[in-house]
Amino acid sequence: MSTISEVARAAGVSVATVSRALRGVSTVNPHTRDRVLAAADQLHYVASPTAASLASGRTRVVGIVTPFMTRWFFVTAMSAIEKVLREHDFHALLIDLEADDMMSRRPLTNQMLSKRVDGLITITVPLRPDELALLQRLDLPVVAIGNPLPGHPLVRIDDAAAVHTAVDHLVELGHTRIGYVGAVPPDAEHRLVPGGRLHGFRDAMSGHGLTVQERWVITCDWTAQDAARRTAPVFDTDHTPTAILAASDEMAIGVMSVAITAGLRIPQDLSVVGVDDYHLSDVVRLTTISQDVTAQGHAAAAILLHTLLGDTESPAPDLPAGLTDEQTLTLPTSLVRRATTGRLRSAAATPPSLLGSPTDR
Amino acid sequence: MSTISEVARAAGVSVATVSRALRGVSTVNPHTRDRVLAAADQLHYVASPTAASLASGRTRVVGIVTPFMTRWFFVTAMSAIEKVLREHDFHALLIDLEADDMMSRRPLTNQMLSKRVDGLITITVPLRPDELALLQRLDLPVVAIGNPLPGHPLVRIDDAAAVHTAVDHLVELGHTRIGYVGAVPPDAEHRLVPGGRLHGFRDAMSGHGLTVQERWVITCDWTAQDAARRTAPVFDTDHTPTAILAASDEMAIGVMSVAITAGLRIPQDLSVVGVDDYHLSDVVRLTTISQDVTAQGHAAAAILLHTLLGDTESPAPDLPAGLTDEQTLTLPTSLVRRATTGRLRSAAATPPSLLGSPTDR
DNA sequence: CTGTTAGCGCCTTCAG
DNA sequence: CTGAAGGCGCTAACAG
Repeated sequence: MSTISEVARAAGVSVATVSRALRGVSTVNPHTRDRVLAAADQLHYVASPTAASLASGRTRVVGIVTPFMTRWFFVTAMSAIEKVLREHDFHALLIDLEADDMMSRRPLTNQMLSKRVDGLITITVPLRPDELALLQRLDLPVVAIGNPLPGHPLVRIDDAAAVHTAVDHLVELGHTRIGYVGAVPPDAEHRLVPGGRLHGFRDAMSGHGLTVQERWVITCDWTAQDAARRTAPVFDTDHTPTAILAASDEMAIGVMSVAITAGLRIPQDLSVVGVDDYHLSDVVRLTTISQDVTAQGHAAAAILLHTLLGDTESPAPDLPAGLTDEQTLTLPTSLVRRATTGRLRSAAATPPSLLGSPTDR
Repeated sequence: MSTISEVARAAGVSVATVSRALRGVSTVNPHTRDRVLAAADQLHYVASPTAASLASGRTRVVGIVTPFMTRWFFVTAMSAIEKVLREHDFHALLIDLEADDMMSRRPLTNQMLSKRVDGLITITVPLRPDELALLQRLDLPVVAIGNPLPGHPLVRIDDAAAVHTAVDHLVELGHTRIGYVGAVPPDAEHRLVPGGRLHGFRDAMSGHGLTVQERWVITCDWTAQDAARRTAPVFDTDHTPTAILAASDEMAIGVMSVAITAGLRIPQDLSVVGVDDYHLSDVVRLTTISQDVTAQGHAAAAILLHTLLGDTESPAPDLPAGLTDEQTLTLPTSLVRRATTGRLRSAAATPPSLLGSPTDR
């Protein structure tokens, strides 16, 4: 690989001019600039990012911190972030905190961050005080998605409002016996979407004058499998809910599965609502509260780049509109009505869901 | 952040000794080593990766190249790769080639790679000759997953064998009218799992003396939605298949969806098999040919690290067993029989699938 | 607008 | 086993 001085020699200018011309900073005579560009091109020259970082103190790398990356929300957000970063010549470094055991996660360390990234985006990962202190010590700009981090901008949806919308929808259909799937054990809460949705559920229920049956509030690890397994006992008794709200679509699919297995028809015997608008929800015709995860990723990246590029001459992306007090951006959610919710005891009014019996039609 | 010379001063040794002690290379007197470690620890010292890279010529970063990352296969492999990398103090840089339009992808460029990564793992992305030449020029070690790259090690499953197993299973159940979902348009083939599975299907069919109905060979973009949409017309005619093999589980779920909508019962009227053992396949009780994507990611990372660390004193991971002629590692697949396949015209023999009617039981 | 000159912080010979 | 010293390739003042 050629170096900057070879390009300088080939173009008949100094290395400083090459550096300036290639980065498009300062004012370089158009003529000489073209000459530099031509020389660089011909020599396949690309500035060494590591040398540039060492000299400038900036890496043009952003770390994406996740508690685990294989779930829909996380990878969708990651992908969206990467798209924005690369448009500004930034790169994405994976910082996956997943540990072997599901109840814990690895800590964020000096080693992972120091001189390695210019900034961080956390995807739904609450940080401990010592980790926050580390970020402060490193003077790293951080933008959080989903989970607030004290002192840093946050991009999120209104979880309580989303769940309220779902409950309103069910109540409007005549349901009063409503279950909830997606509570989390206290000791695992640090790695799951916060209890905001559950609190919203309780709040919405009492707002409608309804009581929450605690044995219809199901705790699980937020996978479809576990949701199915833990929800099964609910249908083994006489007194069963007529509707279930799942805190994610994947869990909702698990609920649908176990309900069908228990001999229930959806939505005639049981209505199911999820949250997310997961990529398979359309196919299984699941009623859900949709959120735009890609938009959340875009927004978080734009906010971070704005501060990262703010004081340079690089064009920083505009701050997304709606950034409350420049700290919190709340993106909207909306009800997507499909086939898994129906009026209580009047099934004929709604078409059968995918998971319902085709012969019912 | 402190520098190496501050640590050296604190420990009363030279910077060279600090460097050696911290990296555990060469032989350093245990006493002085401990002193260095203590000093470094106390100063929160972490060697600047960029300075280290500039001086050593190595980055300890591996690029993960994907055509898009949000699909199950890709993110599962990525996650597995990252786990192995971090155990050896390597980091993962995302190189996502996804373009705006679904029919093309971005090229792999000098800019993305030069001096930025020590090696590359490609996840099911065929490279063009000019891209391969670039890798050669950069002298970058590469390991491919899924799609072969001439001259580089490959980790894969035997797609033809997987599909053969599926066809054998269906034939054994008495099916002869078998459809296939998951062909790809020729102009998009460069970004999708290769036609190996389709070829395997045709081969298996003729091996059983069966003819392939071309109008039952469905082309789609490998999403559940598109599979559902494109497969729908198949059920609008009189002559329909009694079984469908989908080249992925997500597509299989799309097929199940549209079949139910068309009034078919699974498996009584239609058997469905997928390939992957996707994380939701268990929940929807889909019969499938399973593959271990995590194992593929682990193996690819181990092979790459072996060459990256081979000539240093760092302990390189052992090469996975089964690496044929040190170039190709083929991981096994196996039939997972669940509820979506049944004997032709004798539905009572099998329990209904999740998507079948519960009242049929 | 362009050239000169110091470093950026570390690794790596080479001596000792 | 340890120290000294020269880069690695680039950026960022500072002059001109």
